[in-house]
Amino acid sequence: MSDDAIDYEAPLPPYRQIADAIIGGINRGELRPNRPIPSEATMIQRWGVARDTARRAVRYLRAQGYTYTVPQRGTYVADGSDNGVS
Amino acid sequence: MSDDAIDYEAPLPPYRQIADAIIGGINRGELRPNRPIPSEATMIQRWGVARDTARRAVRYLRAQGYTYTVPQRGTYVADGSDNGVS
DNA sequence: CATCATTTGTTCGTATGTATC
DNA sequence: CGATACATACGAACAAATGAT
Repeated sequence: MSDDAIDYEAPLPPYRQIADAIIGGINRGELRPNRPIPSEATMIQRWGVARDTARRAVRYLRAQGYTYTVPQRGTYVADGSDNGVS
Repeated sequence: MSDDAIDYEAPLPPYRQIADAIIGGINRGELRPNRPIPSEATMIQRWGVARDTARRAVRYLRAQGYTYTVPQRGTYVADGSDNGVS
């Protein structure tokens, strides 16, 4: 997560900028498989965005297969195969 | 009970990690039918968790059919072949 | 008999996460 | 952004029953 600033003038919407920052962290190995990504509250504070925006970023990451969410627990970096969490 | 370390950032909540450790002990025969599993106080010491977490683990084991609890006495490994695993 | 240690039962409060509206 | 709900975890305190001394 190299940058902490959101560019509201950029073509890429804020939630995608955050998602890309997370993806960058995953690709650099800073965020490892089955480890939690920053919580919604952390994203809200770190990037100064609304909860909706943080949630959009999480939903996007999940839709792209980068992460998986465990209800009442957190969102974690996917490890390629299907997680076996019950 | 091979492992006595709790991973608080794991997708599986602490009480489930403890429960799984107990189940492992049962399946390996270290904890035998009608013999007591570790007391709440022991779990607290061994895994360094709060009593609430230890109790959740016990409640889970009981709900899954692995153990039965005798009030003011302890929790014991259930006999019979039913593991409660569906 | 009384005392003590052990163990589970119960209830209060605080905190962090996600889920939903 | 707010408010609410739910699951989880930690901490503390007290109650009640059991078993050993």
